[in-house]
Amino acid sequence: MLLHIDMDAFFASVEQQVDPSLKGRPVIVGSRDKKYRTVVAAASYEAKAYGIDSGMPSWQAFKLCPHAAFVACDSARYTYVSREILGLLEAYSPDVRQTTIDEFDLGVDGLEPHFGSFLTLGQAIKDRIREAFGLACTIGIAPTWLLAKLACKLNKPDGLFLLTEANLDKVIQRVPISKVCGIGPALTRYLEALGISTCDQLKNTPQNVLTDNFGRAAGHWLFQSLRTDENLTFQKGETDPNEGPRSVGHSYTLPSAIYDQKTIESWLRMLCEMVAQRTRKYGLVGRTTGLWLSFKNESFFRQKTHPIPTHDGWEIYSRARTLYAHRGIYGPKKAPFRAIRALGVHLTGLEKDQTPPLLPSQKKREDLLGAIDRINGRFGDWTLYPATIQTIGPSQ
DNA sequence: TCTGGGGTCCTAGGACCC
DNA sequence: TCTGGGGTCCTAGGACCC
Repeated sequence: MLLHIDMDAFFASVEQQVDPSLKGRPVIVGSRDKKYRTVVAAASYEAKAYGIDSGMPSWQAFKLCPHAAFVACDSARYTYVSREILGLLEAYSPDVRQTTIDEFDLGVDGLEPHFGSFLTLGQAIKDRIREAFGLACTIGIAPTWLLAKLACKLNKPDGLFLLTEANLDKVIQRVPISKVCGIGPALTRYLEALGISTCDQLKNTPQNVLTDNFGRAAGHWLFQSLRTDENLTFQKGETDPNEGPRSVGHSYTLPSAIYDQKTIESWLRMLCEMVAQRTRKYGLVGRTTGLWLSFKNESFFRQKTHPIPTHDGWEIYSRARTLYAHRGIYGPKKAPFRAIRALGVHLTGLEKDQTPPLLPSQKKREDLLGAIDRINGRFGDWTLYPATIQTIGPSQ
């Protein structure tokens, strides 16, 4: 059995703990320290009552609730609290994992002798988290990860639910398929077109109907999704969290769409530097550089694999700029020479940085990067930064 | 004012090699 | 004369999640 913990309105609740004057008030946590051209990162339950939820454009949220308190997103703070919660959970089970900043999973098989029933254990954890942090969470307990997650979603906020083979069919009756993690808008539309709109209908659909319509992999996944007899412990395709990231990327939406090449190149340089620094922090290098541009109504993406992996911001910039320079020349979808609204850079094809630099010039470069990282590590990010980005400033 | 920013995985088709 | 079959790498694009 698996116990899935999902913190309720996590970012907003943490802010309410930090600043008690926010308690009981609608709170909107924004992605940056400005109200517009951003979306809501989290909303307190008081704000959700106005129809506000994460992902909604901030301007729309303010239209719905003008007197809401706006708080800038403080990731470091939430990461800190998240780690503390993880530490607390480790006292209950050796089999603990964190899937996102506000979600945790506990393997609870064999724990009954120590903590009583699963529900008793769940309640104890809820009480302990509230006691230690003043935060509410919802807990779903089920034989598989997907079902535990579903049990959680159906009982928010401040809920506790035990889903078993015995009550499964009753619980999923008339529950919309879109509640299942992994079934998004596109799959929902497709399934509904086949007459499958609820979880019980999905569970009763023969496997061949699903594989015929969605292919072998997705069809099989859909067939197993609401069953307890398959080992779908974790999310589909989930990787070992110890393996490190598969890609590192940064993007930025400009305050307004611009044509100015100098500004665009400065941002490109900045984003490459951010990607490079973070890649170095992970001790990785990457071979494939991707460039993403967004225009008013369309976007453009190109990536190119290079034989030599890198974590040098200047090198990534030079590769990204090649993609940028060719954006209007090749490819099935050429990027028009129009005002750019947003841009992004990412690095994939990541591997451990373990090849020692061969040439003296490479060695020198690596030493320089190491020195920059040490200085920024000691005196704060962006103490040292490339002069090219001075026009826009190291505001990120 | 007019949907951010960080990720993951999967698939199809082309290029290329044996 | 005119193209099998398998495998791998690469790129573009779609779908999804928090």
